[in-house]
This record gives sequence, structure tokens and C-alpha cells, in this order.
Amino acid sequence: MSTLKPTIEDVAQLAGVSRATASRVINDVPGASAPLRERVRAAVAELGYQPNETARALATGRQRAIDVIVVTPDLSVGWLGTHPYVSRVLPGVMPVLQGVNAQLRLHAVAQATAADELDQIASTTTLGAVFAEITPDLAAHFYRRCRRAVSLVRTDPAVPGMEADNFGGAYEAVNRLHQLGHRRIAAIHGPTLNPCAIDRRAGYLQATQRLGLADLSADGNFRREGGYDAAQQLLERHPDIDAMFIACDLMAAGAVQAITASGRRVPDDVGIIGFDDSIAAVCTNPPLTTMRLPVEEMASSAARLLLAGGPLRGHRQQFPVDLVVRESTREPDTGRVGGTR
Amino acid sequence: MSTLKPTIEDVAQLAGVSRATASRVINDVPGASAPLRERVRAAVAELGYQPNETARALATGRQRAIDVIVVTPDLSVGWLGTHPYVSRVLPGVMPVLQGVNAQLRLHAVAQATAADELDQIASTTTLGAVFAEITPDLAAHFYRRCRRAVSLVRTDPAVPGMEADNFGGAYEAVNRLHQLGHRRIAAIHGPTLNPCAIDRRAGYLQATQRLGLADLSADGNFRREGGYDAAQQLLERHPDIDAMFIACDLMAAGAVQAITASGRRVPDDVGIIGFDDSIAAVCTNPPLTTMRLPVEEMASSAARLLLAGGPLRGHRQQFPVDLVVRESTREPDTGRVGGTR
DNA sequence: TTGAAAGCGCTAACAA
DNA sequence: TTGTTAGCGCTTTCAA
Repeated sequence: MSTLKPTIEDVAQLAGVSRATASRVINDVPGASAPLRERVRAAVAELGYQPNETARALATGRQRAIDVIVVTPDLSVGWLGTHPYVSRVLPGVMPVLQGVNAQLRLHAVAQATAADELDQIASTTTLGAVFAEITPDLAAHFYRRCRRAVSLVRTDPAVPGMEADNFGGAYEAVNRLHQLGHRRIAAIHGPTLNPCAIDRRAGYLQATQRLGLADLSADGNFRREGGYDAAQQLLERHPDIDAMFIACDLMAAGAVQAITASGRRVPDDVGIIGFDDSIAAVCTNPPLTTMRLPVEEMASSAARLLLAGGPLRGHRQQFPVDLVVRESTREPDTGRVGGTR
Repeated sequence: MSTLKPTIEDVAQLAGVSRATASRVINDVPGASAPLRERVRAAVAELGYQPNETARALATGRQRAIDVIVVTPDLSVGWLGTHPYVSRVLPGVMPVLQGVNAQLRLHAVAQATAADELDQIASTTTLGAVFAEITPDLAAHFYRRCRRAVSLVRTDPAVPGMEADNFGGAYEAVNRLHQLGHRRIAAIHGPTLNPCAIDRRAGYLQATQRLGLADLSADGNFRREGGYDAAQQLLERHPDIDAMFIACDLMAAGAVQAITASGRRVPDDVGIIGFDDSIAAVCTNPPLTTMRLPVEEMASSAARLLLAGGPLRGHRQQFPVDLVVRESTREPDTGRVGGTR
């Protein structure tokens, strides 16, 4: 045995079988008896054999790659760099792919033509797809054609997913505002059909209900402009609002702008808790207290799952959403929970 | 000729040469006469032949990949997602790599151990490296070991680079503030040793000098906190400051926070122009007028250059830095240059 | 200078 | 069920 990386030939020899059989075992395709499977597996383990993905790709004609898919209504230039959520997915996936000979393909597909494009991707994906942003129906559509898919947002129950506790995060945010003495707690929600937004909205509703607070909801679109407009309307309709739970930091950034423009101060007049803990959260004035979504971790886990051979039907993994205190909420009356500047 | 992608065999046949000769021509290695070279090239053009990179990788044992390198003093989690500049490099490079069978490898290396790690990368890179963030000496160090490198920031003169007009951008920013009637124009600069920061500083200095304005400079670190601290000190030392040129949006976000905290208003009391046009620019309150750095375009160009077979020694490409007007500068007295909200 | 031929490491028909 | 045998498309010796 040489010092070089072992090949499938080495494995076959050590196991005393042909290369074909070794290949069958390694690829988990039928056509090998149990005893031989055992021997091959032992040889693989002993040699520390790792298939050469390049050779594999050449032989099969397929690249080993993870497809990161972002379905977006707006494909304008710069969508990724400026999208505080999606831009965290890539850095999460990337390190997982180091040294395993797999590519990362990125697909930004427009909502309008999504179905066709997803079909295309489904037919060419190898390791599988990570949905960074998608609607449940499109996710299900893709999943029907290709089982190798993991979603980072809640989708169809059948589609494997990494799930952040959006409901719990929203619930906690409202509770926190209540603890700080706020009683007129408004909310700016995300798109009506967006699953993350739906969960956060539900969390807000349940919390306000439990606490006996009024439901002061407005709809946003997960974009800064939407946050601005919603906050403005909210304040016009309910001038006595003393806090807002806002379903993403980008909208919260807009809301802060609107609140300030109305002559109110944050957090003195209106306390704010955002969602995501994206870069936007520290750029606002003042910086946002927010609920941290562990996007990078979720993306890594998804990539690892795909790399390991694909998830099981309905696979689900939970991720916590934690409070990050900054200055858009006032300090509690007692004790010291300092904001970071 | 079939409907399939043409292979080198097709090229060879059409040119009436052997596969070996075709390969030599295509790879630009010596050992083929001029007339044959011509015939092969013609065949390549006619067939629209594109080498299969997987086969190439298998035959040579080398992966085709572009290495994106970020040297950073701080390797803490989330550095990429929250770095408004670097997070735009990936989306720039990515699309260029679609369908050309090349990987994108991302390396975040700590300043402390950079030299060794860069050696390692230099010895394994194939298409070459893109420096998203690096110091001139490290860039030169890498370049000495491997010529295939393009920097997105100004480095050693020998190292090929995509250069944004940082000097001109800063110069224009100051001029703009002057046109708007500001006369006490301060600056918050980036790290003393950072080339981009150096150029922007120089632009500010030259502009203030030409305009006969005082040099009101403070040092920052390209981070929000640094912008906050610098702005605070600046205002203490020179309470009559009526405008600031700030060398990056992230610092500008901090500066806005500090200015507001001091009881001043933006843009009424202090006009602000940032730099980058990153996501931070629209999250501040009010949104920033800023100088747009075309990071995505620069990154694409770098990737294309590398893909085309590596840059020439001293290759240089210029990119403009344009003004984007938002609300952190007041409107001109005459005419209408509306800020976008 | 040119071409024939042997791989690179693997998969997948096809036989046995 | 197993093994034999072609390739996948390219590079690179080695002879000619």
C-alpha cells in the first residue's frame, strides 16, 4: 500500500472483490450480497477510503454540488448583498464544503418563472438543494421531483427543514416588551404568505392575547420601505403606541426612521424589538434589540445533512431564537441589563 | 456531429490533428507548429468547444477553483455576513462561475497566521486567488509564490488589481458637501494602513486643501463602533463641524448615532456622506448619501480575468465611484436633487 | 513537431 | 450475485 490516497481499486483488492462490487457497496446500490458488503465496508474503514469526486463526476456526468435556491419576487442587481438574511446562508454553507470536493451553486430565481426553473434545478442537482427563501408550494413542487432538499424556512410538512423557533421568538419579544412596562405594543408583520412571517405573527398574537393587550398589527414586506410606511400608519392610527415588535430588522430600520420622523424617540417613547439580528440591527439609530435567528448554523446543518446523503422525509431540526439586547428597548426598572452600544 | 457538447476529439478530428496536438494548442503549451495551432483554434471556434473541466481535473489531479481570500484581524463568528463589503464579493464572483465547472473556495484567514496559510493556498490554487481584503505585504507575499491573483483592494504595484477610484470618490464627496454650503467638513478615516482608507483620506485632504477648508480628521477602524467614537470626539473638539465625510457606511452608521446623541440633527446640523453604498447606508436614520463602490462588478471582473487564464503582470482595471444621494445631505438650494426615502 | 496510447478513479453495461 | 470491460474527456508520457 502506497502513501497515496487509496482508490476504489485498493479497497476492492483488500476486500478481495472486483471494483464493480466495491462500487456497488460504496454507492449503496443493490446487487451485492451481505457478506461481501461487510468485507468492502471493512476495507473502506481500514483504508480510510474517500471516493474521488472528480472521477465520480466524470464517470456519471454529474457534478457533486449543493444548490442554494433563493426564490425572490425581485431579481434586481445586488439582491444578495443587500439581503441581510440570505447573505448569511452562503457563509454558513461554505465551510462545510471545504475539502469534500463539492461545489456550491447559487440560484436566484424569480417568483414568476420559478416552477420551470426549479424543475430544471431538480433534474440536475446531485447532493441536493437548500432553500434559503421559497414558498411552501414551490418547495413541495421541487420536493416531488427531488427528495434531496432541505428548507431553511418553514414549508410543506413533507419537506425536510431546519426550523427556527419563529413563533417562540415573537412570543418572547412581546413578553419582554411587556415586562419593560409597555402596554400598547404594535407589530409590523412580514408578507402574509411568508411562513416565517406567519409564525412570528402568530407568536405576537398569542402573546398579546395572553397578556390581555390590544392587537395593533400592520403588514410589512420584510423591506425597509415597508417598515417605514407601516410604522407611519400605525402611529397615525394609534398615537398611544409605546412599543413595536417588528418581524425583521430591515423593516425595523425603516420603522425607526418613521418613528423619529414623527417626533417620537426610541426607546423612550417607543420601544422596539426587531428580528434576525442582521447587520441592519446595529446600523439603526439607536441600535436594535432583536431576536437572533441562527441562520449560519441552520445553513451549515442543512449542508451537512445533504452531504451525508440527504435527509429523511420530514426530517426536522429545531433552532432557538434568542434575545439580543441593544438600545431600542429601555433598561428594566430593576437589575442591570445593559445595552451594548 | 452530434447534438452533444463537442469534445476535444471532435476538435482534433475537425482540425485533422491528434487529440494530443489539440490539447497542446488549447492549453497553450509549446510543442505544436504555427499552422496546426491555427487549424485547431479555428476548429475550437467553429465548434464552440469548451473543455470539460471535470475531465481536466481528473487527468491533472488538480481542481479548478477560484480562491477568495479575506484576511481579517478578527475571525469571530459571522464576520462575513456582517461585513458589508466582503459580503458583496461572493455574489459578484458566483455568477461568473456558473457553467464553467469551477469551484469557489472561501478562505477567511487571521492576520496573525496569514503568511503560512497564504503559502498553503498559493500552493494549491489553480485558477487563482481573489483578495477581498488583504494587506499589501501579504498580497505581495502571495504573489511571489503564485502569479494568479487579483486584488480588489489596492496592494503592491506588482499585484494585478481591480481598482476603485477611492481617491476620486472622497474628493467628490468633499466637493459635494462644499457645494451644499458646508464649510467645516470633518472626516472619519479608515485604518491608517488600509490602502482604500489611505486613498480616501488623501482625497479628503486634497479636496479640503483646494477648497481652503480646515483639515478636521479623525481615525476610525471601518467598524461602527469606531465611527461612533470618532464622531463623538470630533464634535467635542470642533463643535462647529457642519458636515462629515466618513470613509465607510458602517462607520457612518455609528457616526449618525453619535451625532444624534450629541443633540444635533442630520442633515440639518451636520451633513454626512458615507462610502460603499452598503446595506448599512439605508438602515441609518436618516439614510446615507454615500459614494457607491461597485464591489460586485469588481469581483466579477476579477473572476473573469482569472478564468480567462490569469492576469498579466501589473494588470489594472479602473472602476468609478459614484455619488448616491439620500437624506443625510440637505437638498441643494437650487434645482431638485431629491433624496430617496 | 506530431501522434499513439496509457492512464486519472470511477460508474455502468453487459456477461457470466 | 459477481466480475469483466468499456468508457467519461482530458493530459501527458513516450516513440516516431
